[in-house]
Amino acid sequence: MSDCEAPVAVTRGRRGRNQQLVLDALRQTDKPLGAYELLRRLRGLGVYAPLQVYRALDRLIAEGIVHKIESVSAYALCTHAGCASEGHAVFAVCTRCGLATETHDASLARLLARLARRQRFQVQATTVELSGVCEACAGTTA
Amino acid sequence: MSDCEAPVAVTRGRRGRNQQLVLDALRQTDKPLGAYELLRRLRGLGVYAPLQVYRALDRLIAEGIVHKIESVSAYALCTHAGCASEGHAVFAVCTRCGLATETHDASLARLLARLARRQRFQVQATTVELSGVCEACAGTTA
DNA sequence: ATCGACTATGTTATGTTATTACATTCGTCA
DNA sequence: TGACGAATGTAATAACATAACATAGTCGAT
Repeated sequence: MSDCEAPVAVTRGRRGRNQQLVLDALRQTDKPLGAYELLRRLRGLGVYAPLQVYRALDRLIAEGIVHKIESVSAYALCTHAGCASEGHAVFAVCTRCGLATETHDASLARLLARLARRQRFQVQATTVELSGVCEACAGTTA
Repeated sequence: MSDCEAPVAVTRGRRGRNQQLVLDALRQTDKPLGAYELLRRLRGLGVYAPLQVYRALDRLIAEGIVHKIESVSAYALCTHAGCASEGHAVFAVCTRCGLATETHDASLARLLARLARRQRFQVQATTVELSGVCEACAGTTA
């Protein structure tokens, strides 16, 4: 990944300003953030309306750089290089601390593909999420 | 509550009235319904507020009778008997017609369990959804 | 340089989904 | 009957997402 430490990095490459801001905000945390949480964090940097965030997210998701985690309506950076092409991320989302861990598994991808083929369903996107308690949280007050 | 001449009884067993109404509404369709769509369909039957629907859904989901389909924020009857105990339903959701087909697969369940164990994640619920085009819709205007 | 096309943005308003908080009613059983 | 817990009613609001329309930057071809 490139550095981009400039606070605001104006329209760099093919990436818009808001897109870069949202990306930077997501880089600064290890938890998925909701669109309005992103909005709060970017106030004062020229981002004032939900649409600015949603548009940026749409593009980042289309690029495969960001995933939406449906079960919590939040957005996380993709921690896997070629996700755009391969898809099939699995998220383990902790209900206590909010951490979402992304993993990938080729046999899962095959299995889902087989299930879809069996019913002649043309898959465009897959959502696989596990909700539960992560190892760290299981230790505390378990 | 005056009449309720509806086919199904008032507060039957341990099931509340609203719960039964929501269940009946879901039975009358093959597509997942949003909470507010359910609300619209139940107006005039004594259901006027979102909370009435959400509470009913919460309980039905807890019973394993209804699933929430996260990727479309809608609710569908479980078409699989012992879902409450086994979990691991897979939904194929058609983006054209809205139909959601539920399937189950033991090896998928094992695979997800293995993935979770690998990172010592205690799974409470799983969400597996395929978004795409169903066989019927692929035929039309394909 | 400037025109045009395209992409990104800004702004306002609104639609959709879900929850909080608190009061009331119902069912059961000692 | 009265107490208790479960279910319900009601109002308000929070959280998530998009529609519609106007404006401004980017870039290539003339």
